[in-house]
Amino acid sequence: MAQARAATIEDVAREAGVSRAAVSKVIRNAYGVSPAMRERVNAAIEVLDYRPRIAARTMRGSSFTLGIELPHIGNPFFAKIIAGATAALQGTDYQLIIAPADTDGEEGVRAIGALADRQVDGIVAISPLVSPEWLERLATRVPVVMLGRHDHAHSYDTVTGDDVEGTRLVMEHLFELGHRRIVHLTRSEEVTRASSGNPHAIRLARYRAHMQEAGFARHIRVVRTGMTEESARLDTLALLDQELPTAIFVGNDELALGTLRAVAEHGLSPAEVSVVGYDDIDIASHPAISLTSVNQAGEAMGERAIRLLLERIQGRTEPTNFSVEPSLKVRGSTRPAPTEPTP
Amino acid sequence: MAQARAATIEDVAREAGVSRAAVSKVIRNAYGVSPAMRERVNAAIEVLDYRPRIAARTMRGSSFTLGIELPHIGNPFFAKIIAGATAALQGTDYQLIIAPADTDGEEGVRAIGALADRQVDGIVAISPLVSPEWLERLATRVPVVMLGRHDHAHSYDTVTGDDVEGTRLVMEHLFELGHRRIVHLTRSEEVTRASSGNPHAIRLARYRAHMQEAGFARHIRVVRTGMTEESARLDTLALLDQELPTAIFVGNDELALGTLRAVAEHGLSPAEVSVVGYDDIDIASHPAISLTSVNQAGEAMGERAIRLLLERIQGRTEPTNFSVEPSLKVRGSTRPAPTEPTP
DNA sequence: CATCGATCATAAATCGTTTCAAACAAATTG
DNA sequence: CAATTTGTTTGAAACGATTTATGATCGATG
Repeated sequence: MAQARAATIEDVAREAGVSRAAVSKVIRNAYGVSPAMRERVNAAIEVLDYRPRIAARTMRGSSFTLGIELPHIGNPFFAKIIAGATAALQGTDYQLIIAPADTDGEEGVRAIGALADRQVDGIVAISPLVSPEWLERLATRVPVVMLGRHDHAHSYDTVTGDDVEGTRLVMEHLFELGHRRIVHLTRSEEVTRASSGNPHAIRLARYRAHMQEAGFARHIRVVRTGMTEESARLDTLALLDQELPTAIFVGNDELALGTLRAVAEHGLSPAEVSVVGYDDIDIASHPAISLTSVNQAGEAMGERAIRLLLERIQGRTEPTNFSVEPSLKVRGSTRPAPTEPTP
Repeated sequence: MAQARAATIEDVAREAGVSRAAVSKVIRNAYGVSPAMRERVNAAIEVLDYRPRIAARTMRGSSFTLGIELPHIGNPFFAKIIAGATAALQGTDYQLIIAPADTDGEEGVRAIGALADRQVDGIVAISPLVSPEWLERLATRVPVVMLGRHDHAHSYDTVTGDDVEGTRLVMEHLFELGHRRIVHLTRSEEVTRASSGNPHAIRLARYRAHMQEAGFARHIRVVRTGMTEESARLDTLALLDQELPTAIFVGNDELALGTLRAVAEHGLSPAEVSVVGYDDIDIASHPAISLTSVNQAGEAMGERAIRLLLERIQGRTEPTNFSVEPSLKVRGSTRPAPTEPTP
């Protein structure tokens, strides 16, 4: 295995009988190369199977790499975002890399830091548990787009769904069906802290507000759970053991799947307990699942995030905040509230 | 926005009043630093908020980065693999990055190439459409682990499910239920080319063999589809318009979801058409889906892939092939074959 | 015919880290 | 006390690309 060292730009230059700089110019399509030279250099590149080391490029300029921090690979909604992002990068020189965090809290910061250490040319992060100050500092060094973060920052851009409107759609739908005892199943206190700018924080706050305004303040009931379907299943089971709401509004679809599972395991049907999710992941529309959910065009969000990043790289400095209009997909998991037994 | 340049190792050295080499040693926990020096350097690092540039490190040695090429982010089975991989990296100095391909064919090669250009210290790739020769060449430059690829190579490792056994479990189960007219829904010809070493190729070949051996050669019927649930749905609908098999063995669960959807849309139930998938993704066990499927421990595969990579980095050179035992999860989507109308 | 301009090629500097050999100091040995 | 050992610390040379400043070549112009 007498493993030959990979060709460098130097080798290409020698092979083509020109200088390093000339080769560099050809590679970068820079100004000032004769067709003859271009051809010779390209031939040499071909012969030697040369590929520029990104690390060396990064030392002087850009890494041609954009990074996305992803809190939880398992969530199909994030897959949509990635799909939109990769589509937006088609035909550009940039490569997308994903840094998985896969845990609450510190992990997100770690993953974003790892991307920054690798000097990516731009970072997309999905609503991590991070202070705005930390993000502002990061964003002075590298272009940053925050997904689903509802703060208006000075130095980074945001792409969000309109969670205020989305929650309104959900709550009005449930009210129209006659529901009053509506439980909200959401993430941990930490995630929904008002200052976090997290979508779950907005959804929770608006749930509370709508219940209040509708005169159902005494029915407000918030249940906490983790990040996975399984944790939602367990916490829903615990809830159903205690009391029987007529509807459960779940923070996102991934969790809602767990809730649906728990409801079924508890021997209940949608006619007894309605369930609403958020994100409208693909499986939600499956006839056997038929989960009512808020659609918020993940592909469009991913695509826009990348576009904003590319704009920043081009030089834009004014912050931009982009919001996606949500729409409610009404399906079989929400039914008219069962008539209350007179107390 | 008078943006101060980030601190370098030089700045740290100056601040601590020592040499660059000394700082480097402290960072890397290398041999030969006095406690006093260590303390002073660490203090300087703290003060300056210094973080080493990975690009500069990469120039000299390792990038402390492992890359996974992922053909399709939307597939939940791959999410399991990632989960296992990140778990295996906990506590190490390595960062995992994912390069999404999200298309058949050339994209996979491009994504793997992008990882190689970034000089990752190791690459995990999921059965891309690539010749063994290309892989062998790649693997002489960087440690490589192939997931789901059934060839025994000289210079890279493999982690696979035992698709021969898995397919046997499926076919015997269906035979026992009395099925004969079993259709196999799988990926494109290109993907299932015998030489590709792809799991789908094995499953297809073994399906054919089992049908033959059982004396149902005339019932062999292979239907091709794309990579997504939606394409499987459409191709299943087309199939059902033409004929009515008693069972459909689908190449993986993601596609099987599309098949289930098509079967339901066609007004059919599992009692009329049984469906079997492969991978046992989480949703398969959801009571409303209840898809019979082959479990092959994705987390274990991801974890093992990373471990093999780390071993290679440590210096191992003998190729290793690791195989995961599959097990069949029998659920509601497979029922006894309906009695044949006498012809 | 000399000069100017335009077009390219060349050489050298640069980026931030690791590594390797050499320098140094203090402690141990003969 | 000189010589050797041991353990720290330093200086300088890589690593592979881009960028800048300088130099060469050629054709056209006054």
